[in-house]
Amino acid sequence: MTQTAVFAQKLSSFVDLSEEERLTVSEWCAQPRRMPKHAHFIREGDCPDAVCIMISGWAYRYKDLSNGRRQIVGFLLPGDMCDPQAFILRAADHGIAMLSDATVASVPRTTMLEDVARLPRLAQALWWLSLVDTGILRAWLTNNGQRPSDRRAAHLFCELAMRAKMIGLAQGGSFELPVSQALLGEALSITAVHANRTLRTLRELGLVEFTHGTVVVPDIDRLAAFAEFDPGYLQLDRRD
Amino acid sequence: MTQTAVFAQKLSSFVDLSEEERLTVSEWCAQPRRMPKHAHFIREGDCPDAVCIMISGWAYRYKDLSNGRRQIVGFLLPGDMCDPQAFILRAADHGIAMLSDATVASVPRTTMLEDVARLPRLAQALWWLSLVDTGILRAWLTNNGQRPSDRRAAHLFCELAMRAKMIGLAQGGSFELPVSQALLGEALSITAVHANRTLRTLRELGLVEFTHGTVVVPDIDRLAAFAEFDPGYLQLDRRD
DNA sequence: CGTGGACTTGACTGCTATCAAATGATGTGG
DNA sequence: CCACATCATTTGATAGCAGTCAAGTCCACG
Repeated sequence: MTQTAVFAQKLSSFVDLSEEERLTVSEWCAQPRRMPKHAHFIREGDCPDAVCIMISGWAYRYKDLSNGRRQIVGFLLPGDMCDPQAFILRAADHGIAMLSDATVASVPRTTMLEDVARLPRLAQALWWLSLVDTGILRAWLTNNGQRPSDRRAAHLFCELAMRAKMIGLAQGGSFELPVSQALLGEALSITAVHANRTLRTLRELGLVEFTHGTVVVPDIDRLAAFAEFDPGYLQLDRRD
Repeated sequence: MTQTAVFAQKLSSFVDLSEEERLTVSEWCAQPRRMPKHAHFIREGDCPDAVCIMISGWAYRYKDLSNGRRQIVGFLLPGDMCDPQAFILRAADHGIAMLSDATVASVPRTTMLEDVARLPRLAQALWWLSLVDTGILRAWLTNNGQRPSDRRAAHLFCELAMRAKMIGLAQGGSFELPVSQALLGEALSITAVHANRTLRTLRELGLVEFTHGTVVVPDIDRLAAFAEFDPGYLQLDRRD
């Protein structure tokens, strides 16, 4: 599929889009903006007036603390919506930054409000998207709160492997994940040093090889078993 | 306000409801069901066909792990929506159980879909509600992941104090929180034993007194400062 | 070829988990 | 009213996972 169609593709996995709906969505994605690696798309406290859609590249959501620590609260892949806060016209409660060079489409708040009022099924599909994101957050909270670091990292790799695969970004058992070990630690709520040791453990167990921004998973089923990973929360399968 | 109006009240803090919209919402809440304390409203894997709205009482969302551990991923107060999963007709990725005797309204999926298709501003308001919930989850993830246990507990108390206050469930600096220390631990990603020690610390610091299901906060500003609590993510204030 | 960033490893510390036991609160039936 | 069971709370002792501090290696890049 073409890059700009990733989003329509994703929505289609929930509702059958009419011609008009499909057209509307493709207009949203028509003029994506280039964002360089490490660019901060939104910072906490900003009041953006547009909803954004990732077209290509990786990004992450994060929250800063006053003590200098930071929590990554989600990764964004092509097809993910990137700022629903704008939709409700409030100050963003978190920042978003690019992990790689990326392209991002911006849909002005007013445009989106008009379009979804006219096309209720589109509203439904977008709501569905946010609910999936919320499910992912619940999984992260549970993962970071209740699992030891090795299984925790394994679980994150499982999730990202599935999500990358769904949009054609995984070849065989490997995919690109342009993050440093420090960032991985911020996502897993562990220090960079401990992230390093955790990765070594997974490597020694033959479960995951993570080097130079590439994740290699020899046996995804074995990894999933180790992490107790249940992909249900990603809502990947269509079920109407 | 009457109990059944809590939800309409909450929606009104985002959009001005028309007469028709207000009527629709009050129909949703017209026939609430009684739920006894400790009842499980939904279990992970269920496929409910109705969206629910808390009318009175407390509940919590949780996720079980195969090793017997559990993570509480949110508390539900009157006015909170309690199962958007139903909206997308999928298996629930988490369970919901009552902390106290409660009343809960159920809105059949089809009813809700028809109503929001007809009343786009209502759809907008509901979407807004879910986005606030998502913001709360990001705050929890950050809180549990990056703060030491005493500040972590303090932060949770701040959040719950604010939310209880908004719906008139707090008198002065105190409110009812019908949870055991074990459950508090499951919410904070610490053991019951450590929850107990953490509560002792907060008591000795004169920040929070938590006994017999009642939270007493002598000085909310001092507690907020200790917890680095910023209420922005709760979107309590109206800002149009 | 020097520099800086990312990665790696070691030594030590400390927060939190685990195991265990005692105390207190609540409720039920005799 | 007391015996008893059950659950929540509290405290102590010990163990271990992860944090902190520090130093060294490996690369990519100017």
